[in-house]
Amino acid sequence: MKDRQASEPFNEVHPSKSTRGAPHTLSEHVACEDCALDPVCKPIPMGTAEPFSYILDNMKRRDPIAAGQLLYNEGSDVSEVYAITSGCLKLSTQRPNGSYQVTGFRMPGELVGDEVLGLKTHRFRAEAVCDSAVCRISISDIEAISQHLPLFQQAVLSLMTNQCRQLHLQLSSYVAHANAESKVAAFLLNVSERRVSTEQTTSRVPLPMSRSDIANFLGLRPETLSRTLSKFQKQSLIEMQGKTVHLVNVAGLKSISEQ
Amino acid sequence: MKDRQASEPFNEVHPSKSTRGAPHTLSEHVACEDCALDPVCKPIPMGTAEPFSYILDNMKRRDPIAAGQLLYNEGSDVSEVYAITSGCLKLSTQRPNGSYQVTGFRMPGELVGDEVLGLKTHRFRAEAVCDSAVCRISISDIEAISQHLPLFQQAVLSLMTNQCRQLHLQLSSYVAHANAESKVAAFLLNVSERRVSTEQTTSRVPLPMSRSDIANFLGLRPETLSRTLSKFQKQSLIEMQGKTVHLVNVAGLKSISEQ
DNA sequence: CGGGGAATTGAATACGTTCAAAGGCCGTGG
DNA sequence: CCACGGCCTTTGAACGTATTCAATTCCCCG
Repeated sequence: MKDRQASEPFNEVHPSKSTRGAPHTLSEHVACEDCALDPVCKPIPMGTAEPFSYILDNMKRRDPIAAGQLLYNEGSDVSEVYAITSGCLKLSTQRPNGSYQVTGFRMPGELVGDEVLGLKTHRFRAEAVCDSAVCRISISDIEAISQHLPLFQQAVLSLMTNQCRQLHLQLSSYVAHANAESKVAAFLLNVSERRVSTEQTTSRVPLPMSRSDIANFLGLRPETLSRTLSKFQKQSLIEMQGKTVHLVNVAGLKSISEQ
Repeated sequence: MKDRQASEPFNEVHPSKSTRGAPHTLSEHVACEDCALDPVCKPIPMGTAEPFSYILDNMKRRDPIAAGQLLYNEGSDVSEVYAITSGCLKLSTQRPNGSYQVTGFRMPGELVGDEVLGLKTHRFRAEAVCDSAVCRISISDIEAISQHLPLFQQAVLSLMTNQCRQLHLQLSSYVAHANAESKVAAFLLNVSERRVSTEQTTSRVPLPMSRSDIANFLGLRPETLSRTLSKFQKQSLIEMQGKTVHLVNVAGLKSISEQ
C-alpha cells in the first residue's frame, strides 16, 4: 500500500509536445500516510477478527478513472467512500433552474463521497477532471466495522467534521463581500496548501481543471478569472505556465485574499 | 417537555407600542416533536440503564438567553450542543483581516454547536439575536451514551450530515453567480421553509435580526438589501411590517431565487 | 498543416457599492 | 405624556467593478 507506481493520468499535457509548463506531478500517487482515509484504513489491520481482514482484502486500491468519467452522479445510490490517490475530481450539482454549479475540487489525499455519509443517495456529481485514481471503501463495510471498533467510528465522525470545516472555510473565503481578486488569490493559496508533501514545492500549483470550472466554483465569469490571473502575473504575484501556476509572491497573494 | 409556556423573548418590538407589524410568535417554544434534537432526546428514555435517565435529568431545558448574549465564543471550549426552542441565534466568525462575517442564523427547532462535534474549540461565535431559549446537552454525555446505544450514535452522525447538507445548500443558493435579488428571495424562502409547523402560516416570516446582519450573511451591503426588499414590496412579492415580512407571491419569489 | 475549442483580450453595459442625506423607531429624560 | 437624541433603516446619486458580447489568440488534435 505504500509503494508508488508511476502512471500518466494527466491527459491535458503531453510532456513531449508541451511548449509551456513542466510536466505535472499529479501522476504520482499520494502516499497512504498522507491520505485522508488513512485513519480509516489503518485500524483495519489492527483487528484480528475475520471481517477486518476481509475488508482490507476487498478494498479496491488506486482504481483508475479516466478524465471525464463520473465516479458517481447526482441521485445515484451511495455505496462507497473514495480517497483520491492521484489526479483531481470535480464536484458539481444541478441548480433548480438547470444551471450547473461546481461546488468543489478534490485533490490527492482527500476524500470524495464523504459528504453523504448517512444518506441514501448522492447530492452531487463527481467527475474526474483528468485521469485519476481512487481507493474505494464500501460504506456497508464501514458500518459493519464501526459497530465493533469504536476507534473506527470516531474516525468516521472526524471525517464529517472535516467536511463541515472545509465548507465553512469555503463560505467565508469565497462568498461574502469578496471581490474577484481576493477570491482568486484565496483559491490559489487554498489549492497550494492542500497539496500534500509528496509534491515538490507548494509554490508550484497544478490546475488541471478548466478555467470555466474554476470560475464557476468561485462565482465568477471565465473572463473575469482570466483577467484577474493576467493581472496577478503582471504584478509578479504569480507565473502562469499553461495549467500550472507558480506562486511567486505568497505574502502578496495572502494580503489580497484577506482583502 | 411537551408543555408550552409563554414568555416574551422578542425585545425589539413592544407589542403595546409598536405601530408596525403584528406581535411576533417566536416567543412560543417549539414543540419537542419539531426539534432537531428530538432524535437525540428520544432514545434516552428508552434505555433502562442508569446513565440514560441521569442524562435526561441533567439536561438543561429551555434555558433562557437574553438578546445580545453569547452562547459561546470563537475559540472557547466545546462542551455542549444546543437546540433552540425559541428566539433566534446568529453564528458569526472573524475573518483574517478582522472583518466580521455572519455565517448563518438558527431558528427554533434547529441545532447550534453541532458544527463542531468532534472538535475541541468553537470555530464560531453564537449570539442571541433576540431573547431566546435553548436546551443544552453535554457532549461528554452524548459520547458516553453513544458507546452504549448504536441508535444514538446514528442520530449524531445524521446531525452532522444535515449540517453538511445545509452548508452545501447555502453555498449553491447564496454564493455562485447569484445576484442580489435571487439571494434575498432565496433567503426569505429558506427562512420561511425552516419555520416549524407550530407557527401559524409559513408566509409570515419574522426577521428578528438586523438588516446589517442579513446583508452581511448574504454578502451584500445593507443598502442593497434594503433596496431589494423595497423593490419586492413594490412588485407585491412581499409585504414588510417592520421586522416581519409577509410572503405574498411565493411562486414569484421562487422564480427569482432560481434566477 | 488546418480545424475546433478553450483561453485571453477589448469595449460597452449593468449591477452593486459607496458616500451622503433623510426618515423612522425606540429609549431616555424632561 | 410628550420631546429629544441616537441608531438603524431607507432613499438618492455618482462611482467602481464584474458582466456581457464580440473578436482574437493560443493549444491541442486530427
